[in-house]
Amino acid sequence: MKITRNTIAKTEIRNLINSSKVALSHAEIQQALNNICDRVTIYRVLDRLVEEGLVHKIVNVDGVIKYAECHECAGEHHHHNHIHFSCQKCKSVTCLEDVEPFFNLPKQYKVMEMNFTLSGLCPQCS
Amino acid sequence: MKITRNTIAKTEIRNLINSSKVALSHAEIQQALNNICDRVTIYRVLDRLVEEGLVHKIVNVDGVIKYAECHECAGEHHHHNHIHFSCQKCKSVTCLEDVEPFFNLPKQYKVMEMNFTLSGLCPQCS
DNA sequence: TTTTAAAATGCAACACTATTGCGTTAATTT
DNA sequence: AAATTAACGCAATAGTGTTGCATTTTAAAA
Repeated sequence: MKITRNTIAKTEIRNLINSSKVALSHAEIQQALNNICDRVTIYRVLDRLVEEGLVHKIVNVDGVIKYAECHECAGEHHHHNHIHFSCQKCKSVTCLEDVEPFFNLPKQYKVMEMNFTLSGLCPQCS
Repeated sequence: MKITRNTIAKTEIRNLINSSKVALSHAEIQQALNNICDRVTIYRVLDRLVEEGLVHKIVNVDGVIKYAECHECAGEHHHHNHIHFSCQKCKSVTCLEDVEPFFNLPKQYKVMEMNFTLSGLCPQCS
């Protein structure tokens, strides 16, 4: 893998994601960063963080990608089989790391990634 | 609910979706329709079909929305709790209507919709 | 410390998906 | 056939994400 460097933008973005309870979109990150860097840089930093396995992507129900910290997914078997919850009212997307779905897939399918999202009302909004 | 009309565009789009084995995106539908109507009309017809419960949306892993026929989901409990498979090679998105995941969600959450997508290699591509 | 290679950035432009407003057309109802 | 209004076409716009390229900055080597 390519050598990556620690830059201000990367540090700030990582801190932001790690300190957030909910997954963040590019737009939300950009707003929080207060113009410390260009919007393209944010996209590139996010790509890097995903590649390094520090952050994972979630495709929200509206098609917008959100980013959240990786917790117990370091190391070899880097998988994200937990469910995400997208609140229709407060628009928050939360990782439910303890909730892992079971299912029986025909074995001809080779699964590389999973994206499970439920939408509705979160505890705060219902 | 508002009264809806059957138009050429709607009929064609519905036929297209119903005869397709895989879920279709707006772009794919537009290409197949060969300019029988404006692209905005396609968006509006799709919205109507979803509202009428004839078609359901799937958010693909790249954020693009795909549309597929509703089969056993007519009537009151219109739910789509089956898994979708998105092939990284041939880019097809397939409804696996028989594959329904199980999970234990904390009961404070109120679920309205589900979006489960696996990505990897489909039987044809693996 | 200075030099150096290339990783990272900023800026501008672009691609793609999706939505909105508005005047016009066409599908149903009467 | 006339009236109502759903549906349409067209143009413009918004939002998300990507690419190319010249410049800056990081971190390692000299």
